[in-house]
Amino acid sequence: MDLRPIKSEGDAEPAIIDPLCSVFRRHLKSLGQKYTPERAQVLDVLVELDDIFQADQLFEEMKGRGYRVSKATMYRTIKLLQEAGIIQQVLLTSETAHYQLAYGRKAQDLLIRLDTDEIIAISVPELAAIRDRVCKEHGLKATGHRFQVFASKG
Amino acid sequence: MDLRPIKSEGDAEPAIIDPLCSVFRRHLKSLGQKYTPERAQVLDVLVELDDIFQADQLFEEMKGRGYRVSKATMYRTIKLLQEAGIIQQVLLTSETAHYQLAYGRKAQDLLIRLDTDEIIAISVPELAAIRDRVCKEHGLKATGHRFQVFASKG
DNA sequence: GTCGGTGCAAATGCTTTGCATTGAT
DNA sequence: ATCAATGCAAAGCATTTGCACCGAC
Repeated sequence: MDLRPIKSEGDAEPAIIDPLCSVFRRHLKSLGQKYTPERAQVLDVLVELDDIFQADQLFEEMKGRGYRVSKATMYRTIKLLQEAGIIQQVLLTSETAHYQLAYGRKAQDLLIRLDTDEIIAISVPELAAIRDRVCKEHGLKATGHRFQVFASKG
Repeated sequence: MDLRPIKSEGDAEPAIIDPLCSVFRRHLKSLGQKYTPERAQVLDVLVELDDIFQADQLFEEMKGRGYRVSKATMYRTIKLLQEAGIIQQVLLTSETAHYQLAYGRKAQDLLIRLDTDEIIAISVPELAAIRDRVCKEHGLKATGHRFQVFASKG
């Protein structure tokens, strides 16, 4: 599946880069690391990309602007930005594929313990209604959903 | 993140293998393919694995039982089982990582069009309450959630 | 004897890492 | 000088594929 074209639900893009930049600098400083031109360029391009992107899109966009940042540096910067809480992974939780029996399709909803990495299958019946409502609002028909709750020991 | 240990919310495991086996055979027949011993072994081990598993777990478990199925065949079988609707991928939608700005954390909820691969960021405020309730029931504290609706043109 | 099925090993594609070089303080 | 950052190329890792051999009908 190629997920390139993204639309966001009605938010223009303000000049969020300044606060993000501060957060990033602070994170880097806390690690004894520097805010380099390469890292600035990654962040710069990133905030202008439509809200979900893949590493390669980012790389191409940077190339298009004439920025000369290597993939290695880009990936290293992405990791730093995740640590800083500036970006987050979507759709994926880990690198490797996970499967489950589709039988009955009951275990679509998951409670994921971040402290123990335990996954608990849960059932949240009202999600079906929410899902259908959302689709209706967009003139679409739901074919399924996925709900993941991240939690840890209170 | 390693997601190995899985618990399911209170379903014992009945002898579901027979119906699944039939479904699989039917799918294979429709493709002009055969229900081979290797494929049977994959299905066999699979239904006994706790409900979410990784390819490698499956492979190790098969080895443990003395089944001699190659990884290539296992992966090919996994693909066939997905086509047949017997298993489905969880947590992943595609192979490559996708990122988004975490700024404001508003775009956690997504409407994914399967017909156009378009992703629309949505906002479903009541999910926070649902998520907190679920965590409470398990004595945990929520740190976040993810909701993905799959849909296509009605 | 024709097909598909299998195992092996090589290929793939995204991401990470080792290492020598470079740059800032 | 020191310490971290960079680019390149090589390594990793999960998954896929090419190919030669095998087996069922």
